[in-house]
Amino acid sequence: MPEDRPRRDPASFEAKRREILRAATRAFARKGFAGTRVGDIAQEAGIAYGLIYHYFDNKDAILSSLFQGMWGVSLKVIEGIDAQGGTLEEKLRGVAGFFLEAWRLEPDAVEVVLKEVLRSPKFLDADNVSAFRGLFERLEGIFVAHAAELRPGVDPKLTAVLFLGALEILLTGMIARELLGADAAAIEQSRDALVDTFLHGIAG
Amino acid sequence: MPEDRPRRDPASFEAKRREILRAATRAFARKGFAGTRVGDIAQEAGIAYGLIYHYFDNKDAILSSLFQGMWGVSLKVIEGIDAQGGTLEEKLRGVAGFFLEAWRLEPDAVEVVLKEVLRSPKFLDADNVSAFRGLFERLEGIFVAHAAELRPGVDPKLTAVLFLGALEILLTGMIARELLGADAAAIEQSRDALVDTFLHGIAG
DNA sequence: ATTGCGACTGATTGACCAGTCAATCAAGGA
DNA sequence: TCCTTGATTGACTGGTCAATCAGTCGCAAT
Repeated sequence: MPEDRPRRDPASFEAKRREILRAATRAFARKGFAGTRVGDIAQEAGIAYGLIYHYFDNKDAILSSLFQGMWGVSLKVIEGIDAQGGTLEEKLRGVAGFFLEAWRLEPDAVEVVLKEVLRSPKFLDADNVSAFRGLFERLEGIFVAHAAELRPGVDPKLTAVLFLGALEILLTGMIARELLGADAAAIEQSRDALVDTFLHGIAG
Repeated sequence: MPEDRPRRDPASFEAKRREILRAATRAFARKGFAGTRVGDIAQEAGIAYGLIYHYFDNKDAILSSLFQGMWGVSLKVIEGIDAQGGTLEEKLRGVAGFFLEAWRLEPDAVEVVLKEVLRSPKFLDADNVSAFRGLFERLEGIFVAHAAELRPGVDPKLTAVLFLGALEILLTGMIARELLGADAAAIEQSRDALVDTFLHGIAG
């Protein structure tokens, strides 16, 4: 009788896939997506060129996989923050804090997603845009739910866009090392400045 | 005697250069910089392939020229808004209004600069970064000058980053047609929402 | 032992495209 | 008329690189 036991072990397959993904992330962070040859990824991972294509359909699929993974986690965390309840201020601090912390823990991955996916026309395809929209809608939902805490006339959709935009540029600035430090205290300070500015404005 | 009169007419040379630049801008807006072949630009401009290289050093130089032109004008306008005086609110409204208006009048050019220069690691070279920094510093200067109108503890540099970041994402959203309309009224509304949020916050 | 399968290799291929260049054209001056 | 010079043309070259593929290796089941 044929054995049910599959010849390919899914667990080790996934493990190797992740290993390649991590190597690719390092390479992309160093030289950019376009500047990274598939051979560079193979070298970084310590495997042969052709093996990349055993684990990924093509070069684009590697970047997409990175983005989808990060984005899925992000969406779940934001949903968790929302579900947990609390004030609007606490939720916004949670959202901003999560992305800033993600960068502290996984700087390469965040940098690559920010620079190569969110900012590249090429990767703004249907799948990614809809993933994108999911996060925006979730944040917009938070603003709608907390409408009582907002000044009248504040548009939730526009506010969501402005908040994420400001957060994005904050991260971009930190990545470029133009802005503040990378330690936990500096991150906390940036997060608070962002949330305070949004909630209370800069006017005296 | 040799004539002083130059054989090459600088005025018509510049005119043709601008013509090519406009054709390239259209092509870049439609297919992205990387997706546009030099042949596409030539076709769009109705000239031969090789002639592009008579007017520009290479493909990159075309995009750089577009950026430098736009950025130079922007910096001058922002300086003018600052010099003209007025309240902080008026100045911020002026800055945001200028960029939004620029997009209404020259959508292709603004879109290309936004998507292909500001967001591309490749074009963030020394020249462009320093041009970039000029605008940031000018805006930061405005916040410093109006410190009396600000809440204590507001960091001018961080505020400048957040303001331009939010403005950038607002434009990006409008370009993607996800957000609001493109008519003058919608633009005015977005501009006011941005400035109001920054000055007074969203909290009630 | 042998066979079947997934893991793995890296040289080769084929497409793409920026940039070059030799040749032609048009206009002005001698 | 003939020369000079800049404008113009587009076929061609050279380099790059993603993706393929023919094959090797090692293990596990029969």
